[in-house]
Amino acid sequence: MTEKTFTESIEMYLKTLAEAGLGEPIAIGKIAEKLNITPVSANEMVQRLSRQGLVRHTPYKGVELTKKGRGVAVDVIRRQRLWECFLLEHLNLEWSQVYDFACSLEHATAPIVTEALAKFLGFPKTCPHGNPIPDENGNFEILDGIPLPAIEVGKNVIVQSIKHPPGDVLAYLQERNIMPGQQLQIAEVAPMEGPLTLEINGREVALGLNIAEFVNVTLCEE
Amino acid sequence: MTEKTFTESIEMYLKTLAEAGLGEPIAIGKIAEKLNITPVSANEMVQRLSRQGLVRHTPYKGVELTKKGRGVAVDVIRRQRLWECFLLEHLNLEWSQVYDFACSLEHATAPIVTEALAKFLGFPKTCPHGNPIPDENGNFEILDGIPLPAIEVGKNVIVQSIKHPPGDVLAYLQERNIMPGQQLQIAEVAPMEGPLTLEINGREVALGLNIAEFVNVTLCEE
DNA sequence: TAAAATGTTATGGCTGCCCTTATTATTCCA
DNA sequence: TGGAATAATAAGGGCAGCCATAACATTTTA
Ligand SMILES: [Mn+2]
Ligand SMILES: [Mn+2]
Ligand SMILES: [Mn+2]
Ligand SMILES: [Mn+2]
Repeated sequence: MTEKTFTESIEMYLKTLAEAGLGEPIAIGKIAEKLNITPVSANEMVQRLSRQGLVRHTPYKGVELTKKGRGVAVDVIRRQRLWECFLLEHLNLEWSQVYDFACSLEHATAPIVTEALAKFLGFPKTCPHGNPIPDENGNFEILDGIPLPAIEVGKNVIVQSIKHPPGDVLAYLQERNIMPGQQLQIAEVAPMEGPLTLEINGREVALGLNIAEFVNVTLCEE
Repeated sequence: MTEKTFTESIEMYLKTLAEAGLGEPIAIGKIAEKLNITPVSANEMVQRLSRQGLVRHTPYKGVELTKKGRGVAVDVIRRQRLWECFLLEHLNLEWSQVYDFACSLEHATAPIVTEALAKFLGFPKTCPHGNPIPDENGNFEILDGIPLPAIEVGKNVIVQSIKHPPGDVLAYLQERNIMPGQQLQIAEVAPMEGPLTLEINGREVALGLNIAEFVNVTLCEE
């Protein structure tokens, strides 16, 4: 139980893989894009990770986490989501900003600190974006939410979670109140992969399909 | 106001200089020792810092922070000491451990987070070891405590602060209750640079001179 | 099935930050 | 004042993690 520790770069690769892929292998190009590096560099790094037994790489097919790699990734995710809770609930920082701030802190947090933080927060089950927080053993429940574009027009739904989107999308969603717990209705779906029109608190809000993909919802009862 | 950001290594060099020297230049060897690197490497790095205008290096004399370098150092110290408060008071971690944990977090903390943390903590004036926390503008009061070895036998004193010592010294002091606020008396001073014998809560405690140098105290009234 | 897209490998380069060994310069102290 | 201690410089190296460019392999797609 030496509790080996990994570099920030390695942790980010593993977290990125875990966030992106729930089973199926991830293409090198996708990884490069998400981490904002060149595909050649991503390829190099994946080889290093492979040598360390953290990922499995099938050339031309993609990259998958090994059990060991997933363990590290889940641990990083736990740290990040706990910090997100702290930053939002106790430091009152912006919902749209806590992901990025926590993404720095996650690499500077020892196990003892992580567990003390979890206790302080009361062992929260989800982060402010509705994503599950793994427990100390790496276990977490998989959400039953459905991507917003899969919902029929007219249905009432409640936002369950927001997958981590690139760039300024979180700020965009926050401005429009598209956050976990928010109830809304799909008013209209434009043809030809067009935007959704939502009704939120009596206001109409247009949302592009690409962004809507990041929003998971559950159908309202009744 | 681009708020340039520095590497962890640079921040540690600057913080080390600020913690060690209150005016007089610091020898390269001292820096190397504190950062656990070779003097040759320290020399190299000091040259890089010099080129960046963060320190002034007079060959064979020593290294001093520039105004710019001191600004960065004070900012790092602020972040660290705020985190120390949080870790001790809210996460209930060990007094002897919070310095090291905070030393990781300090490099991963954006200005917005720092200020929100300061507010959350109620703008504490000192860290758990009694050292002052600079304010947002980098200002702080210099303590009036005296190193323990400078006190006469028989005097009652109160521990004001503990300078950051190397290695396991903090744990050693915690076990013996030598922490800020603790009242104690110098019972005896052994000759030949020998240890001090202290009376703490009715118990006698021996403390080596080297360690006692890290303990700053104030004389008791009355 | 051929062209386009994507992935892989090779080569060479870069920065940051650390190392060792050896030589030379300066300062301190007895 | 001369030797010991400390500091500086030079030369060569290593590792992590990125970059670009070019050649080649595979897969996708139209
Ligand atoms: Mn991160
Ligand atoms: Mn989140
Ligand atoms: Mn540090
Ligand atoms: Mn402290």
